[in-house]
Amino acid sequence: MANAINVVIVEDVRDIRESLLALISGMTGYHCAGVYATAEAAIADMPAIVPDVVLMDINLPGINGIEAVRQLKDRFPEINFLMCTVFEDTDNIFRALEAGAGGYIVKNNSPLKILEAIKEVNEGGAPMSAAIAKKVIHSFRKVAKEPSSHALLSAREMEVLQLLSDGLLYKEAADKLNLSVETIRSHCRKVYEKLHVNTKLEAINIVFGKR
Amino acid sequence: MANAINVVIVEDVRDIRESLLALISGMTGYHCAGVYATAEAAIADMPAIVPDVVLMDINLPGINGIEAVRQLKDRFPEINFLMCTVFEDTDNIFRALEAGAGGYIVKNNSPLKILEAIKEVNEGGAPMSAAIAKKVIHSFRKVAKEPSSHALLSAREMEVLQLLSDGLLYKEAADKLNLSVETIRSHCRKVYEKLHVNTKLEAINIVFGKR
DNA sequence: GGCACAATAGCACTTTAGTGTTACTGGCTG
DNA sequence: CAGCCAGTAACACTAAAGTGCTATTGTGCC
Repeated sequence: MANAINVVIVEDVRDIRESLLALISGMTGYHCAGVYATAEAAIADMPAIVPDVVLMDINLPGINGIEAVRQLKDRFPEINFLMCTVFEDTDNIFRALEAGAGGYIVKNNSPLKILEAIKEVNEGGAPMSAAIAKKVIHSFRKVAKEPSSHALLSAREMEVLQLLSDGLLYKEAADKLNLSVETIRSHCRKVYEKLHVNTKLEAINIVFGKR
Repeated sequence: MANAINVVIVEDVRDIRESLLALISGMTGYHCAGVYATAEAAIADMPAIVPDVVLMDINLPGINGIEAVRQLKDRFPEINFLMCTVFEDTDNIFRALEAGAGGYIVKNNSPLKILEAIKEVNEGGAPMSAAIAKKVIHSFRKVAKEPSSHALLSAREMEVLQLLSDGLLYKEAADKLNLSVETIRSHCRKVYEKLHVNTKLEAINIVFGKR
């Protein structure tokens, strides 16, 4: 089977692991290149295998699936990772995507769906169950929140805040804008009043967004 | 047809508009509640219709589809918008999602796919064509920053810095971690030494990256 | 067992940031 | 034209952040 998709399975629960193995190795066009119960074992073997796709559980003992993807994606950017989990909690989804997972599916999907997802992620696609796609899409909405904060501040106030957010002191910002330190204070004061905060960092987090 | 999905079409190209209309009104379970060639006309009529789903073209004369969604989603949050376009350019995708679009499909999808997408977005899902899902997922991939700053700091130091970057005062961070304010000071001192800086903001910009 | 180091904590002191209040100027607008 | 507002600036004061120095505890390593 020369151009079958080489798949590695990382899953700690024995039953699930074995049924995934059976599913993949029993199917034409798919080949199981390795099966591991822990991230550590999979990471150790990865350089010798370099599969096309890794089916990665999130909840693993020791190094969890997300951390494993983070490490492996750095070293093997050409491998596509498909997260496979029972949880649909938002934090995990985004952490997995940040770490470099290409797709995110829920375990109780039908075998056919899982095979399709493997194929899709192998082709550089991004398989997601509908519920997860919804959360991902939704996350873009909240980013565009608070249209007011920008509009509230004047151009000069934004300029001052930008300099301070770069880490400049009042004194340094004043020098850069050829203003007195007192003027920087004044601007800050007004910004704080408008945004209902009382430190630089709070204002910066609101206006420029948190990391 | 009491519980058919009420769909509004906004599309400037006559041929596409009419074939979409034919597709939707000819299908059981779907009802076309309005057809418009411009965003302005659709916006004007929207309060009288309030459909379930709006099929919105992006390239429209005058107000474009993204701007239309932005305006309408604010006023009618319960309407689900499905962007329908020939372009897959990344900027447009993200702008549309930020504006509040629930799904994003490519026009040359099969009629069946389009109907499915309408149904999915109506149920709060997030239909995306594979190519678009891929771009969305990839946008989450963070560039691995040089581990220098990351590795330099201990887990505890990172934890403290994270809290301070959220805008907490030393006092508040101390309370949250059940530490003394002096300990927070100590941690900061060490962080500053390691990173060769002398304010919170500089450290935060180095460790978490600038906006 | 000795050593290095992270985490904790205290005290005294300086520097920066933030608050309350006031004041002058120049544009824009009803 | 009178009034509002943004931008500028000052002074006095309080609060918070940052610096220097020291000390105790626990963990891991040679």
